[in-house]
Amino acid sequence: MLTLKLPDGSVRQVAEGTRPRDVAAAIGKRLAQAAVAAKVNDKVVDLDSELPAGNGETSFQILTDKDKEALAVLRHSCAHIMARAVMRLFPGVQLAFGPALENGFYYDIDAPTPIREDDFPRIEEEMRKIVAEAEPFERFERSVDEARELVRDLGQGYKVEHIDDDLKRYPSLSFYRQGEFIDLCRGPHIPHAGKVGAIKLLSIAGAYWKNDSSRRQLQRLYGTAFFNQKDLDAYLNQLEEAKKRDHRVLGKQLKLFTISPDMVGSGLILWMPKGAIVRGILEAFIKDELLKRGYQPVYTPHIGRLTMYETSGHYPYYKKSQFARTPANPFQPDVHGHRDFLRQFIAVRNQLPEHQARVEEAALEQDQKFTHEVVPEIEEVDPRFPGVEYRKGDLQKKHDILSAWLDVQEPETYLIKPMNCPHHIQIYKAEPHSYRDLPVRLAEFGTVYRYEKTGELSGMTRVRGFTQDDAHLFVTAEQIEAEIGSNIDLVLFVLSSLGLNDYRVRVGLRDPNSDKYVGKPENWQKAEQTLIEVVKSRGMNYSAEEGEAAFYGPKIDFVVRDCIGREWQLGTVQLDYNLPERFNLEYIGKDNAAHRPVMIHRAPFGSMERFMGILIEHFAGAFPLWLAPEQARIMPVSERFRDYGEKVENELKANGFRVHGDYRPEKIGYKIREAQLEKIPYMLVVGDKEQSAGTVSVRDRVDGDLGAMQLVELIQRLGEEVNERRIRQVSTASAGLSDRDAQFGD
RNA sequence: GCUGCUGUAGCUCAGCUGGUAGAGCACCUCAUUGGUAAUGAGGAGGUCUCGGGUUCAAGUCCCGACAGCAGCUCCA
Repeated sequence: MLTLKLPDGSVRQVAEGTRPRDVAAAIGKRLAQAAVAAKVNDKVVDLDSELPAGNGETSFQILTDKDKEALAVLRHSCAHIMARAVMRLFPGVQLAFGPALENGFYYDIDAPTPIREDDFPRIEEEMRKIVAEAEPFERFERSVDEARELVRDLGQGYKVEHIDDDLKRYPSLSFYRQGEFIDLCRGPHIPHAGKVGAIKLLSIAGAYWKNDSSRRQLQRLYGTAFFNQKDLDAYLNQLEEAKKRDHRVLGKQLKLFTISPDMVGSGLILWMPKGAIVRGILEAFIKDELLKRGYQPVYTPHIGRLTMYETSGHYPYYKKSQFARTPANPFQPDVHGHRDFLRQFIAVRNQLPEHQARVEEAALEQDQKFTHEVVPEIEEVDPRFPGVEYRKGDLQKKHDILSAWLDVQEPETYLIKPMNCPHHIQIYKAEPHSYRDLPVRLAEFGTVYRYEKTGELSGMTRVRGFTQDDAHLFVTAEQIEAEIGSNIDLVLFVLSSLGLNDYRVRVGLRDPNSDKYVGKPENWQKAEQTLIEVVKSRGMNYSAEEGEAAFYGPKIDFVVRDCIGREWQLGTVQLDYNLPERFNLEYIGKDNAAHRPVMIHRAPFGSMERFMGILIEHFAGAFPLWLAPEQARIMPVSERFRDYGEKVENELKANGFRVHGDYRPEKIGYKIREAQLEKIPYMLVVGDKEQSAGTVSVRDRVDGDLGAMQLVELIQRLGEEVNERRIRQVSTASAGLSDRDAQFGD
């Protein structure tokens, strides 16, 4: 016998091997009808699964359409239904993965003729047919060998590969059959298709097989499903609402920023006057905090020598995503590509004699181009280049000549800076340091440029030029924990000052299988351990994720979601043992010997651009008073009160408020509507009554008409609201849509 | 970078199967001088993203580039 503990606390004895379906039926007919799946010991299972043998109490719950977990099961089943419909309509389709998501589901498929959005209606129609037939989902198991044979017979090559790559180790594999459709799948599923109330296909996109960009690209069909039409409509409506707070839409509407792809370039933000005010206030806000916390502001240039970035490791690790190098002499021919090739040539020739012939052939071909195109160019701009000798030399000699010349040229090449740290390191290095000086905290709003791929760009949240509220701390080993800790506090302070409470903390660790990181494994281990200890000791919720580290060290990131559910890293605190080593940083310790400091890289906002983008969405463009570009607008009821309006305007300006007067000959309703749409916190109406009483009528953006107020009273009210950085508009950071983490995998 | 979709006035969009561009808002002018989310009338504004091609004729069809959107990959 098995003892089940139900959600209401009651206990029920059943025989081993009983199915949740039977338990539901025993409890009540209506529950049995409503049942979608069951939760046994916190694991969601099919209604038809056999309850496991167990000693002691087994927690047991029937899931119905009221439960969130049931919705995930439903959606996973809908992925199957969609795949079945697609296979009926598009013969020869191969299936890959089809999991449920937080807000829907997808299935990756490989179709001989690509599926297009125009095909959605007929796929949906076919799906509805399947739903109407309400056939059951039937589970069965096979050994690995039998399973492989089965998927092969079904013509599902990706499934075969998946079994061979990842599933071989299991004793048996489960399948689900629904009518003619059989799919390798872990489950669980709804009892039959009739449970589906509403479905909609949403979009189609490319996705790589097993998330590997070197593998075949498949088509990913996104859809969503609900138990009823009403929920689907509500969800679609929610999507529409979320789009309205998109910072790209609001940024345009409220004239906060613009982008000029054709003239300035895509991914480069132009801050318009209103956006610039908000940014300026944010910068002043954080700068003030930094000074209180012992930071020293510095300024550094936008470019630096290539040599520096080679030392730091930024180049060549990330050269693909950097803006082009700039030769100090603009006429210098671009021979670096050839340099790389020749160096490679030498390296390969020394190591792999069997490749010699092929490599030499390629080098000779390259030589033709060099002799006839590049060399004349070089000669023209650089009389020091021994062109004659080059021409008559053999390949080895030519290479020597070119290398020697390149070595002279190289230091004259500059890079537009992708990071601020190497510059700050040079400031640290400009003077000797005693242990007494540490921590040295150098801060700068440093603008960096990174050539992100076109498909990555997005409004203000992913750009090619951005300003980090950056700082680098040079600390002793003993100071690490305290400094990391106080930086976490700073990030938390910044986020809470702005009411950004909907974030998660990610500890980014190195991926041990990747070679993109610099530095010794011991240092990495030490750094990773320290970070985890600090977040643990603060009792913070965090997730440690491999492969999320910076190339020089692990980091703690504060991640938020935008209005359509995408995650973005804002604040970050990074620990780095590597750059100090690469740049030979030192301080003199108590023992009068040189020691190596440790670096902390940190940015509470992350970047001004991304932070602003998220902030726009967070407030839906309605900034709190302390940040609002225009805090109040004076609107006379008619032109006759312009003089009084200007008096009010000047008085408020004299008190440091950002106000404007709307003196156009328009009706008051018109002016109010406009100000409301511009999300101006306060509207100050002045007319006959106000003029004679020396008051203003205050209309609040949130609460509406507040009635008349003495000017001094208003000034005090606004002053308090600004000083307390009060946030008076309830708003959630994001609608929390479309988390694309898989919950169930096939 | 990849897959799919899109690109018409400052903004949001219409323009059916090819026949020399249209609305609303914004803008400008005039009238109106008003009391808490749109006063009325008039005017100006477009090389239909760019470059090729098909055609008697291209905003419309085809090809390419660029850009935007969604997703994937990437993200120092």
